Amino acid sequence: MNITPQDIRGLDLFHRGTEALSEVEATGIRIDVGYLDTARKELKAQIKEDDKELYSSKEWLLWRRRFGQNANIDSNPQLGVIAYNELGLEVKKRTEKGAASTDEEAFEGIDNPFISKLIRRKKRIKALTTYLDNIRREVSPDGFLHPVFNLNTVITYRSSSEKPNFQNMPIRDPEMGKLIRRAFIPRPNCVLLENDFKGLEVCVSACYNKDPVLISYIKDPTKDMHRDMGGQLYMLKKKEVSKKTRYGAKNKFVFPEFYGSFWAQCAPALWEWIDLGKLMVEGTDIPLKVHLANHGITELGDCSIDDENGIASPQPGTFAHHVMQVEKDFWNNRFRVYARWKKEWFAEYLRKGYFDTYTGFRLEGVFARNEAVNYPIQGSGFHCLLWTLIHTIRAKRKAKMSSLVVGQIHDSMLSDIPVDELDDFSAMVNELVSIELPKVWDWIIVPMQIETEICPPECTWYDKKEVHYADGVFSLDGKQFPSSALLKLLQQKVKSSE
DNA sequence: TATCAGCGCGCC
DNA sequence: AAAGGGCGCGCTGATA
Repeated sequence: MNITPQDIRGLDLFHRGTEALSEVEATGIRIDVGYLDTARKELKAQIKEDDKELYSSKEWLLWRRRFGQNANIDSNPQLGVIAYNELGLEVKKRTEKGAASTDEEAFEGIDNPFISKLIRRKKRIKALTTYLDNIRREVSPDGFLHPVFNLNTVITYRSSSEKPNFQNMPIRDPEMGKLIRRAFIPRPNCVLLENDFKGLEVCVSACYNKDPVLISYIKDPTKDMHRDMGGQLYMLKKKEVSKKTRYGAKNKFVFPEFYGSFWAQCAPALWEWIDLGKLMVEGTDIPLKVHLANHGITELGDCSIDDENGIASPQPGTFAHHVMQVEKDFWNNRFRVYARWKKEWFAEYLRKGYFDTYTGFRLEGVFARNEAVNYPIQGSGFHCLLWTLIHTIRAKRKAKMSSLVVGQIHDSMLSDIPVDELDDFSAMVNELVSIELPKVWDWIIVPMQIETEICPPECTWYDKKEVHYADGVFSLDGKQFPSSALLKLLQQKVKSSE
């Protein structure tokens, strides 16, 4: 892989970035080692209980009969044989290589106590081995974790993290997120502060493709791309799009389409989401499936993607056919400038054999279409965060502040802040992102915004709460607060939710 | 015993 | 014509 910066801008960014990230590594993040050890002990006990149940089940008897001495509850290939050959479950998903998949999704909707217990055990093992045990092993004698941040490993010129990977700590599953993130705590008299770029990759993509519709979605706060797509996909008026409906449109259509997916993959996910998300027509008690039936749509339709037969042609009147039409409108009409950019960008890459990013990097090699159009966006997005991190460290040092940047996750930055520096630090980061960054990089043609999440005093990384910050003032639920009052309020919020 | 591909799963 | 981008890490099972 060629990871040489294309010009002095890239070289300079990574030079200063390496310095800054090594400072972050050396700083480290404080760990509640007492909690960590208790949690590990409890988790081990729970796994032991899981084992007891699983090993006394009739399915395990089958398993032993089939594999004898080699029987291994951790073996996915063996699980495949048991689930599909012995128990006769239907194969709903296959792996890349064509094997019957045994991932969680493959067993979705199957009401089998053995499989459910097995999945629960796998989650606990994951939490223990990948997270708690690794954190415990890497934590220094004085109670700090020092994850490594690399700038030399990723094809897009993003960063990676290891020992342990700080960039994949659980959060989406609240139970698992709590279990792991409770171990991350602030230094004495400090709070953890997380600053995330708002819609970073969408913003950067707009800078590359210059699509006027996408730009206006970003700039105009009254517009909402995901709500609009939710409306179109599920045949709803704006007001009828619920939060969950919007979520489905965003994560099962808009982002996948931006990354290069297409209707035959999106439609089944959107269709399943109706039931999984228990979607309703907002403001009514009408289930979305009923609403769609009123519009003549009662089934998903054919979405098969077959090596021999190619892509299905779903019948008019099916959901898949509808999603196909929405996709056509999405790329041929709504975001046609974005579509044209993708086409031209890839064609130019094919002519030259490489492409250059706005941030001073050349990517040279054999890339598929989706790779060639996604890499510059992913890389340049991260470079906005890296620039911010470098300058945050520089500015706080100059101001002789004690605040410390302790970690970074692609589009976000985690800091450990003395409570009396919260205002100054927030002002600094906001100014860097919204004013200085677009000044330094004139390719940034949309506003850049940073969002703020605070873990109140005496609380952990799990307890982070989103707050609003503008013009030097924090606000929560539309009401403004001085930072000291805000912290107290957030602290109460955490306590009452426990 | 070491290494690798494949799979699964956590994150952006 | 192609058809979801990028990581790190644990584990199995095959192979050297």
